[in-house]
Amino acid sequence: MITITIPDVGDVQVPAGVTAAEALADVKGVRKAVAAKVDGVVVDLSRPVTSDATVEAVMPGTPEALEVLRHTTAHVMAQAVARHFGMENVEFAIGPVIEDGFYYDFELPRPLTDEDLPAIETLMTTIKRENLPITRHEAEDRDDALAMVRADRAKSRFKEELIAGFPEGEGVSFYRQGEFMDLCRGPHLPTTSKLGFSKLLSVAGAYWRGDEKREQLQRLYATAFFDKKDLKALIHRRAEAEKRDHRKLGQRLELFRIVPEAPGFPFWLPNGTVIFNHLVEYMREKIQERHYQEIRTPHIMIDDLWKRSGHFDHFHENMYFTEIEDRSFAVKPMNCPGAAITFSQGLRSYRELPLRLAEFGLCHRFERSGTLHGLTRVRSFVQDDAHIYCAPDQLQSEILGLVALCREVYEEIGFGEIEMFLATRPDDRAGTEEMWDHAEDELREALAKIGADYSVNEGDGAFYGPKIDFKVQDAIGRKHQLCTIQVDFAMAEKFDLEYMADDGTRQRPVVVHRAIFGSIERFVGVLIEHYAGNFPLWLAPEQVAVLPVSEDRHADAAGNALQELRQRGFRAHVDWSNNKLGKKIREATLKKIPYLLVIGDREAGHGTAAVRRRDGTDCGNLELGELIALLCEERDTRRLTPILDAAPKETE
RNA sequence: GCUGCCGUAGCUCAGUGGUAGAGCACCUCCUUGGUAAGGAGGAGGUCAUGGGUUCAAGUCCCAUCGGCAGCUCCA
Repeated sequence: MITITIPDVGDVQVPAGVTAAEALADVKGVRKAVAAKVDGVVVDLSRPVTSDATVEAVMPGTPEALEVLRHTTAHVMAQAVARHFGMENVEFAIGPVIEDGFYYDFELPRPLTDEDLPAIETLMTTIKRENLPITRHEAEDRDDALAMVRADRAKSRFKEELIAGFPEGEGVSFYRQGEFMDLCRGPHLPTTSKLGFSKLLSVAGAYWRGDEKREQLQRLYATAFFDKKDLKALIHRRAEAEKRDHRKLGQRLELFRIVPEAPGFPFWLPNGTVIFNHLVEYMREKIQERHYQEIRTPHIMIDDLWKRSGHFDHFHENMYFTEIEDRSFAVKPMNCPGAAITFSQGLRSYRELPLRLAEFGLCHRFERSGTLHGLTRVRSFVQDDAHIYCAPDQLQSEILGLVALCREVYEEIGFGEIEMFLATRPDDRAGTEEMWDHAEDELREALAKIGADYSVNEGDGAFYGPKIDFKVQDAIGRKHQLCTIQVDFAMAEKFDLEYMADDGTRQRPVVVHRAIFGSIERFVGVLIEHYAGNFPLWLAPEQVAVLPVSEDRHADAAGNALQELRQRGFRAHVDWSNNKLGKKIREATLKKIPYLLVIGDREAGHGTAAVRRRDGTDCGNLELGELIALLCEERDTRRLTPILDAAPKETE
C-alpha cells in the first residue's frame, strides 16, 4: 500500500500501481478531470502511481487542462488530416501548443486550401464521437522507438529525426487513438470524447525545424477550448484585432499609403503627417527638458565609414548602396556613425558630459519582401534616436533617466502594463569581461533602484553591450517591443572618441544608444491599433467638425465658430455640404473626429454649440468661449480621455 | 526570399470562355434639414503587367510585379 495525499481531501491508502484516476476516485467532480498532477507534474489519468505522492485532479478551467486539451486536439486534427488525405499520403512533423491554440505541420501530396478546412473539422467531430480511448505506449530506447514508428507507417523521416535527437538511454513515449499513433511526451485526455470546442484558423507554409534550407511543410493553425463561450471570445478578439488593423484604418482615415511604386516605403498623407509631427514635437519637449541637443546627419556617406563602424560587416545585407563619381556610398541604416562623427568634432571636455545628441533620423534598411508589414515593418523609417556620451561613472544615472523617460512616455500615451527585459552578454561579443560585468551591474543596479520587475534574457544582448528592452501592452492586450536602451563600449574605440578627463588624461566615453518610440512609423502603427483610430484630441488629425443644421441659415454662426477654433489652433472644419444633419454626423463620426459642434437655430443666436463626442455622447449645449477653453485644456494637457462628459438629461 | 491565396472604378466587392457590374465616394440638379445614410441624374475601366491557348479570355495556362497569411529574417 502507498499513501496518496490529495489536497483539500486528505490522505488515502491505495495499492501501489493504481492509476491516478483510481487514486482520485473519491474526489468530487473527478469525472470531469482531464489529467492528474502527481507531485506537481501533469500526467495522464491512466498513469499508475507507484509510490507515496501528492495527487490532484487537473480540472477544466486551469491553464494546465487547456494545454492538455489543445495538445490532444492537435493529435486529433492530425488524425483527421490523415483520414482526409489517406494515412499513406501524409508525413507528420510536429504539433505543439502555442499561445491561443496550437498547430501541426504536415508534408502533404498537395497544398492545403481553405476548402480542406471544413472537411477536416467534420472528420475531427467524427473522431470525437467515436469516443476513442487515448493510450500511452512506451518504447525502451531510441532504437525501440524507431522500430515502432517504422512499423506504424511507411514514411516517418521527421519523426525518425526527432527520435535521433533524443537523449540516449531514455524511454520514448507514443500515444494512440484508434488507427492513429504519434510520438509524444503527453499527457493527453483519456478519450477523444472529452474534446472541447475547436476551430481551424488558418493554413500557412512553414519550414521543417524553422530552417529555410529544409523542407517546406503545410502548417495548420487551430485552437480549442472546453467552453464554447471561450472559443467565441477568441474569435471575437481576432475580429476586433482585424477591425483595428492599422493598414485598414490608415487607409480609411487617410493617414498613410504604401504604393506599389515604393514597396515598404510609406507615404505619409496629410492626416498621418499631423500625428507624425505631433509625436516628434512631443518627444522634442521631452528631450529638451532633459538637456538633449538635436542634430541632423547625412543620409548618404562613403563606404569607408560603414566599414569602420562595423555596419558593413554586420549589416551589409540590409543596406542600400549607391555610387557617386566612382566612389561607393551607403544609405544610412542607423544613425550611430553620424552621431559619432558629430561627437568627434573638436576635443571634448568631461565638463560637457553626459553629452546627449538626439536625431530624428531617417534610416533605410533593405528588408526582404515577405517581411514587410504595414507601418510596423518598413524599409524606411524615422527613429527618435539619441546617443549619449558619458563617463563610466555617469552610466547608471543615464540609464535611470532613460528608464524613467520611457515609463513616463508610455504612461502618457496610455499603454497598459510595461515589461522590461535585461539582455545580457551573448556568446559572440566584443570587450573585456570586466566591461561586461560593469555594464550589466550598472543596468541591474539601475533596475533595482527603481524597483522594476524585469526578466533576464541571457545572451540576448548586442555584441557590443547589454541592453534593456521594453515591451508595452496595447488596449487589447497585445505586446509590442518599442524602446531599447543599449550600452556600447565598442563604438568609442572604432571612432576613436575621446574626452579630456578632470585629471588631464584622455578617456573613452561610454555610449548609450536609445530610442523611446523606436521608429515613428512603427509607433504610429501600434498607436492606430491601440486607440482603434480614436486618437486623443492632441493627436487627432481633425479635432473638431462644425456642423450647421442648415448650411445657409447657420453659415455665419458656423463660420464664427470655425474662426474662433482656428484662432486657438484647432484643426477644425465646417461641413458645408447640403447633406442633412444625420448624414453630416455620420460622416464626421466615421472619420473619428473627437468633437462635433452642431449649430442650428437654438445655438446660432446664443453663441453656443451643441456638442457631441465621436462615441455618440451628447455633451449638451455649451457657450463657445467656455467650450474652447475646455478643449484647449484637453489638448494642451494631452489628456487621453475626453474632458466633456454627457450632459444631464433635461426633463421637461 | 520560401509556400499558399489574392489582384476588376478612388474605396469595398460581384462577375458561367461570348456586350464591364453593384454599393459607397465624386460631379450636377432638386431638397434647407435637429444628432449615424433625403431624392434624381451624370461621369468614372488597358479587368496589375507581359506572353500563350482559343473563332472568342476579366474568366484557362506561363512569367513578372504588387498585396495578404505564415515561415525565415529583424527587434
